[in-house]
Amino acid sequence: MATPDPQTPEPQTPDPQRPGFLLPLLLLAGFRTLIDDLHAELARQGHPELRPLHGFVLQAVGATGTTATELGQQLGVSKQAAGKTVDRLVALDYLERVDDPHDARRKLVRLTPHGLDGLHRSAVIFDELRQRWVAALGAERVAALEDDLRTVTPANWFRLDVPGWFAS
Amino acid sequence: MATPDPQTPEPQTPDPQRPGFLLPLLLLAGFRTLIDDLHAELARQGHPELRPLHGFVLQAVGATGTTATELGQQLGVSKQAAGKTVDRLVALDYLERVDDPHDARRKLVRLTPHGLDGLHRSAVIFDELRQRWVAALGAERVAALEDDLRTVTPANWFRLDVPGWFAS
DNA sequence: TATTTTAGTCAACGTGATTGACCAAACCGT
DNA sequence: ACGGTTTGGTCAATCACGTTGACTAAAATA
Repeated sequence: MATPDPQTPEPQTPDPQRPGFLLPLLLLAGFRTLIDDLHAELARQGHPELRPLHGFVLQAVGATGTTATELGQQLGVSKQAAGKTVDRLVALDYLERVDDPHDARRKLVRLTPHGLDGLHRSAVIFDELRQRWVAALGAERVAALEDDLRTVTPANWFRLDVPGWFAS
Repeated sequence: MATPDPQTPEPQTPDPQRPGFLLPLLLLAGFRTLIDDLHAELARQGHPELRPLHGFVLQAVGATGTTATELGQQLGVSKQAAGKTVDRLVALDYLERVDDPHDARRKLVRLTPHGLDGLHRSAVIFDELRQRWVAALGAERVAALEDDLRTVTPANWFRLDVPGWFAS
């Protein structure tokens, strides 16, 4: 229990329950529940090592493959950071590197069969989770929520630098 | 530009635009825009070093102060992690440590005047940002969005381990 | 009083990000 | 065709944030 300090009067702090504080917390909570539920289910389906970050990377690699530099640009991080993340996903057998036959500098990053499996399962699970929201809130409310978020956020961003962005 | 690999056919990947994929992205985007706008404005108002993480810590410390251990429990991280974060905020003059007169083991963590200023400005800015959403969407839609998120997320969570949670 | 619990710190380590430096391959202008 | 510039990948150093384990000192308890 907090022991109030007798020497100084308590300063006036803003009410933690004010609406301005709650809105971002609710958005983060929504994101986290979805991602947590996804990865709990993915772990059950044979992908326990997949982290939230990894899912976004797999999706960014996609069907055509990319390079570390392109990946970094797409995800908003440096090419070195993207390269390191690719290294880890290669070690986990989600990605593979192959030489680009057209450009000896480039190393194409591609999904392995295991990575493709994880991506497909993620898609199915995400759809199921959204259906759960629809069941709880109604299709209209979910659609409204999505529309509204699209309205107030800059179009189409997809940045992966969450850890660094959030912390420092 | 992506150079397609001629040796293997492109694997079938799920459509990145499917609704299940978009929902979490929209929630994250909403959270990020709010926090980004907040910190852009905070930087303008004399708090350029404040990071998203820091704001949550300041709020958790609040009027009464805490200890590193309590902070860790409240934010869902270890006491050591909480202590390190406090160290950084002490170095930035947002927090101070004082000895607890009732318990020589405890070191109370309190807001400095500078920290209190940052917290107050955050509250005002957050309320303004929410008002901007109300102006764009209507008060009813924003309230519906908040209600819906409350419905589908576990009550009242407030965990600070975002970097580690997201990455690994 | 002796033992256990609790608060805080130190150390070692893992992960993700950064910047700067560097090499080799590709591109391009003369 | 050659030589300078751009580009892709990697290495190294540094920082932020998290973890667990070990340790000290003070408080609580039996």
